[in-house]
Amino acid sequence: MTVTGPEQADQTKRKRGKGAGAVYDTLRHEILNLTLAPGSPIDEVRLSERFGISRTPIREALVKLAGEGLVVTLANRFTLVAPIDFPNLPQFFDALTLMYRVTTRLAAANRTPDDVAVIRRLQDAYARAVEARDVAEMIEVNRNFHAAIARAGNNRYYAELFERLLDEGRRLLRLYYSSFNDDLPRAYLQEHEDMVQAIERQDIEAADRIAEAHAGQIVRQIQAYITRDSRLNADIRL
Amino acid sequence: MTVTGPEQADQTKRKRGKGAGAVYDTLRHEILNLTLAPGSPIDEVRLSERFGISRTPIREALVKLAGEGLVVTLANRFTLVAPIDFPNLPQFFDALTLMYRVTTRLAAANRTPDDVAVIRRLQDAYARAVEARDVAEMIEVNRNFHAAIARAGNNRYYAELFERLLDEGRRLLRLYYSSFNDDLPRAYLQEHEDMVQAIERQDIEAADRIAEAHAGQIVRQIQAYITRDSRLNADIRL
DNA sequence: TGTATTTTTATTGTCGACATGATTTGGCGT
DNA sequence: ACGCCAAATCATGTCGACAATAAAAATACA
Repeated sequence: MTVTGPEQADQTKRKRGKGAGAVYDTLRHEILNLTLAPGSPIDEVRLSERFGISRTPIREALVKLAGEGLVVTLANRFTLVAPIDFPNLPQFFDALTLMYRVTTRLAAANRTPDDVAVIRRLQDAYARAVEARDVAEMIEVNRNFHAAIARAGNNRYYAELFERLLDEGRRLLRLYYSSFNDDLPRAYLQEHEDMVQAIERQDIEAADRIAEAHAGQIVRQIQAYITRDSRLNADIRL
Repeated sequence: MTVTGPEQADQTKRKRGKGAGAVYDTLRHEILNLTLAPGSPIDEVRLSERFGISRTPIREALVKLAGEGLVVTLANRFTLVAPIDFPNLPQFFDALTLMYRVTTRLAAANRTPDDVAVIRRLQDAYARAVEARDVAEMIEVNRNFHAAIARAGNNRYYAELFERLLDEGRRLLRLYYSSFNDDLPRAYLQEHEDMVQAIERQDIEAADRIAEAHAGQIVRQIQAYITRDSRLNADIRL
């Protein structure tokens, strides 16, 4: 493995910013984009060589990631990228749906004009991504769109759990990336639009209904992908 | 500060078990019991001297605690025990109530006989603590009682958030520890009993109702303590 | 040849020391 | 006396090396 990222090139900037935090951000990003495959082992010395820093900040980043459930640490042995937990998907869908509803409700209740502006901007960005058929960008912006709604809801407990769920969902969507067609993203675009309008006019019940329907759409989509080729379950390490 | 705990005495056992994990457990316990005051600074070298180990495992423990929000780290400066965030209490109550309801509902739906046995045992322990007027034990067992219900519900996302909320609530209850009288714990005891029975007979709607009422009780109690001098609950929506 | 046991190996866990950066202290000029 | 700049301070951030541990490999034995 001599994959040379842009990390060790500019050591100067890395020193300035932060040794440990940079590793955390990079790894997090790579895990969520499946650049690092779920279940693949993570070697500390390899990472320290790759980033050109010692193991101490690497370990700090790994401990943080373990706290968020993005990596799993086997005591005294090794640590690996958190596998996708297919048996627990029903629980995941349940929690995701509830958080969709709660955060959207709260956003409708508590949003400020600034919140609406931020959400609108992300909605526009999503529209552009759909237009450009940029799937990676769609997944990323979609996540930020809902995270912004959660923040507008002004409850950090919900927001943090929701963001964690959205990140996990991002990995799932990436898995079924290739199956994407043009129709679904456009449907989501319309649902997002309805959602923004409900939030803007502070219609809590409508926001709730739309959020629940939206969550149902996504859950059904992922479920459909999974049941379609169930051989994926066999391939992926659990 | 020459507070000498039982930590550095038996270095042998500490080496065997786990350097870092022990520090984490100890600090976590001390934070939740207000042995470490909210907002008080944490000095790494002091801790390393106290536990008789180097700073590296201390830092690892602090990073973990920071991930759970139990300590706050100021970059390049110092880290302190997470202050109790009074302005955010309404959000806390909202999330706590929802998690009470959701976990109890799920427990009623999914509980196994083993789950019921575990819950019953904790309920009995709570009854004994009430009888003995052991407030510290009551707070601890109460937390474990609800955590057991959450685990019976079989959704780790809810369970983890709920346990975090229960821990934060434990600090709040500790704060108003002195105000405890005999009546409220006995009321809780009865509510717990109703809750266990609803879970046992898998009556989801009843479980939901009881959980909501129970949450309301606790929220109102804490609010009453707090608003004795400041009226924070003006805009709480229930 | 198969199995139990020892040795090796690879990786994590911990250590003590140094580097860095922000705050505080002390000196200087006005 | 007041405010500004420099130097000391002090906790954190990082480093390279060592120790502990669990899996794998090698060896001994039946």
